[in-house]
Amino acid sequence: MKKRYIPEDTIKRLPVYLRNLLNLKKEGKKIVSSKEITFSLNILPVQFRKDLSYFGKFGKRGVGYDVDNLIKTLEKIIGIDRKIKVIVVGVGRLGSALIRYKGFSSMNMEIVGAFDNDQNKIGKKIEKIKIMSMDQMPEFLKKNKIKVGIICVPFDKAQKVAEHMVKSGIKAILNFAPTRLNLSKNMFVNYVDMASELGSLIFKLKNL
Amino acid sequence: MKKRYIPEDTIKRLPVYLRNLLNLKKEGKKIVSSKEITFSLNILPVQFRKDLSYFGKFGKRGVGYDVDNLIKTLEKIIGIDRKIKVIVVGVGRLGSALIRYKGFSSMNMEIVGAFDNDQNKIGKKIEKIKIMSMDQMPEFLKKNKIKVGIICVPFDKAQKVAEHMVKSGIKAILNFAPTRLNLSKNMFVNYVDMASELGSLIFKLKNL
DNA sequence: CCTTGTGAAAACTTTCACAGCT
DNA sequence: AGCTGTGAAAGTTTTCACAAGG
Repeated sequence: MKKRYIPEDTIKRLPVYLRNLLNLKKEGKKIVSSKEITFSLNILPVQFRKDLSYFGKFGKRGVGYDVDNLIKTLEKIIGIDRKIKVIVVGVGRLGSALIRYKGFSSMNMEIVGAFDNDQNKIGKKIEKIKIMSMDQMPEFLKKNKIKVGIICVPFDKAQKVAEHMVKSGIKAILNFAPTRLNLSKNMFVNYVDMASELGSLIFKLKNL
Repeated sequence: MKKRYIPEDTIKRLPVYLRNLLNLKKEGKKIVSSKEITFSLNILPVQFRKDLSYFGKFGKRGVGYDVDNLIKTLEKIIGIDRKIKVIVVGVGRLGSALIRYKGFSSMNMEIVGAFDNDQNKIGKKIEKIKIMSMDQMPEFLKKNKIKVGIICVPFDKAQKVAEHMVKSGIKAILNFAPTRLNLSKNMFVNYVDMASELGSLIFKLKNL
């Protein structure tokens, strides 16, 4: 595979395309055009075609894209052609909600373990997911070949927790704590910052 | 076409700066440089200064920024110099977690109402927040002058719920449901798409 | 020295326009 | 005719380089 520079925004759109294709498949669609794929997404058809062009040619000129093939292609591109196992650290309200969240499975992601430092929680289960202590993390990650983790601890615990995750073998983190993480450059971190998202909405409301 | 004076990414960074300044204030800092402000944020100092420059001059050359003043300035710019009231629609696990989330108040945001169509939930309370029926929404929004709402319903209900919110007076939506919303162009919508965030992390893990 | 603020350049992303295939 | 794929152009954002001031 030839390595080329892929825009960050392209990467973020790939899962959006995939989910829409899964919906179109459920509706019985066999062949779709770039126009149909992007219709409800506020994205131009050419944007989709350009995004795909970073990875190859997957359509038929004059026809469109085979839904099943394109789903498989996108799953492969994103790296979710096999089930990806993920852990959650911090089993508060938000962490529990994520463990029970149904939106991951259609994207071939699965939360398979949870960690917390609260002795009252360790050993208990949420929907078949065992809550483990922090020092059980390295072994669990190794045994299950897990590289991706979600942080759901309070903001003042997030940095320490993140460092522990890195030491335990995590390579990519989705951080729900409202703070930026300082980790080595080879780590991948995405942020879900709910207050900031609301803040930017409020700004637009007042100014645009 | 849609020439925007302020870049979208600048808008998204403003709340991040503000929160960091609130932390620096808590640590006792009175004066800070752009370098200190951006140190833990993976943002270059000049990016911060450029972002601020869209709104005016707030620093002192050779010195830096007065923390208290800059906090007030950013709160005013973002539009949260007064408490902003927000509603949640959909009181499942995620909606409940958001209602109890402590990260909004330091940013002057407050969830003051919750809506659901489940008769078993309507009338109950979560942390002093009354759960109301969907048809109580217009009156509640008008009485409390609310323009911002959060969607936490299943993906197949989100479009209808969003349309109801718009009809009831909502102007800006933070959507946690994994689907894009089709609303009129004068509506503001931000998306929190957890599976897509994980997906883009997995992509980077495999490819970068 | 130290900082901020900013026009200009560089880098990056989106959109256009059309070639090429069904 | 209809749709994909893509180089080039247009548009946008970040970074550079440095003037200006404490």
